[in-house]
Amino acid sequence: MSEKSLRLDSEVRVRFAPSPTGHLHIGGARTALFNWLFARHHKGTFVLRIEDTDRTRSTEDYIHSIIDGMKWLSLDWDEGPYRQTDRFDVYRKYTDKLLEEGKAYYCYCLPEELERRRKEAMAQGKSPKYDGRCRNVKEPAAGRTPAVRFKMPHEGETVVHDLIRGRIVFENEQLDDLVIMRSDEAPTYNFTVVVDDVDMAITHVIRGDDHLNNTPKQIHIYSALGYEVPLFAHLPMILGADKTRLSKRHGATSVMAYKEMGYLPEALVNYLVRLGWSYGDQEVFTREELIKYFSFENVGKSSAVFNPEKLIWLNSQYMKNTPNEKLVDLVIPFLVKEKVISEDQTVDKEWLSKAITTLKERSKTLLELAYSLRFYITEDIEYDEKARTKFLNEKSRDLLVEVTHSLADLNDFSASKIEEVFMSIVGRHNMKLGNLAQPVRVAITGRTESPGIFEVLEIVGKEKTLKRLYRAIQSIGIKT
RNA sequence: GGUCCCAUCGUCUAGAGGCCUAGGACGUAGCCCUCUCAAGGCUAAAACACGGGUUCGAAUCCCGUUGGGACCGCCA
Repeated sequence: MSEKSLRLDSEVRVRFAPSPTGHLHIGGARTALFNWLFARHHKGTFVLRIEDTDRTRSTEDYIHSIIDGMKWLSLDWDEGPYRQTDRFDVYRKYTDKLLEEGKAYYCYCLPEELERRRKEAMAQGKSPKYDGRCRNVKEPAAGRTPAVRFKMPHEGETVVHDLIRGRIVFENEQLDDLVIMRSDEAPTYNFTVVVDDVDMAITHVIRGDDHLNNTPKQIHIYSALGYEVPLFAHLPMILGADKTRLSKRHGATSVMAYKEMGYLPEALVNYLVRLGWSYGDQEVFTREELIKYFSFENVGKSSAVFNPEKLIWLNSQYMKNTPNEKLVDLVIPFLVKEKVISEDQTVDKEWLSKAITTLKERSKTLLELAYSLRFYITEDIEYDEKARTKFLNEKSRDLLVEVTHSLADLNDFSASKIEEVFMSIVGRHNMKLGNLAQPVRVAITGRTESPGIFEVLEIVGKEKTLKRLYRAIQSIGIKT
């Protein structure tokens, strides 16, 4: 379907409508993102609506958690958050209207009975849909509080026009009379979603394709209420590595878990948008590009497997391109968490920024960065055992002594001067730089991998460098 | 079981009937660079699920098969 046939004449209004029965997860975040992108692209309105009609499973904590997740990803909304539990009188009003017009009816069946019948039908290989037995019941069943069911047409067909999938036809015969209001007077999803989308003047319903089968039912509710249907766009699902619906079994699914693991929100957004959407061969996008380029024409139909490897690559790309000043502020909480610094410890941000320069392209996440930063900051470095035996030994002892003396004489402790010192030693002994650099590296960092040794020494500073070199020489012991 | 959706490298994808000897990215392997580790550069292996049509010509259109997924709640 071309963009022209979208309702561009009127203002675009979309919504993200999570149910607070869990944290904001990867799939929900992608749905929110596509809604947000569509709204921003068309300069429309993005509404946040909390679908908390399931009072037994919804919690206040999850509402906050979802909002935190949205904020972390910078998916700002223009209206809301609305809460369906604040709107029960609205649903009641619409339910009464349908009841009066004979478009809905009381159902006295008990949940247990329905459950039993469903199982029986399934066992016999029949469709487990409601049999409509209360449709023509006139007298209330004594001692039972009824639910309200919607009268679904049983003949003809319903056509869903989907922006992504095109025309989809459903036989009405397949539809059953769904409950729109529970016996405790709480309305149900398929009803509230229609009432709210109408009430909030939503023009485009953008949601996961797990809702595709609900759509014909909702279309009948729209028409029973006398409203025009919005446009639908059903997004392909995000699957786990085993190609089933993404869930806890597949590891981290909550958006905030990625924050904890040291991912940048821009990277997650970039990763998520490419799950189902593409723009030629481009992989990395700025927000502005995303808003500019986003269109349903480039949204695919098939489901996508969540691939953590690619996410981590994208994150490393964003790490490299994030300005140091920003990285400094972002990494500090991780330094605290990793106990590299204490909570009340102040750090020299300018110095930290220099250290980060050497590490940012070697760290795939903020957590990794914090971990790598340890040797710059800590007072007592720990030797990796294999590194120690290989490089801090009799063979390197004299070299370490020599370099220590030379460095002690150095007044300008800069990377370039340090390099001169190293080179002159290497030249004197006619050997490769590695023979000197590796023992020093282990002495200073405790490990065999680190940024370039000259810049490391400059950042560690003369005092600490000499201290660590003395300690390394001592650890080798006296020549026997 | 019924209904609906989907099908290009292991994964994300490009592909709008001839530009396809199927392109890019992640990952994997090798090489280069190099004080180590990265980063970066280069190279390689790796896919149109299958079968029928339509057409001069099909990854692309149609049908079927197979495979996968989702939904069928007084959940959303």
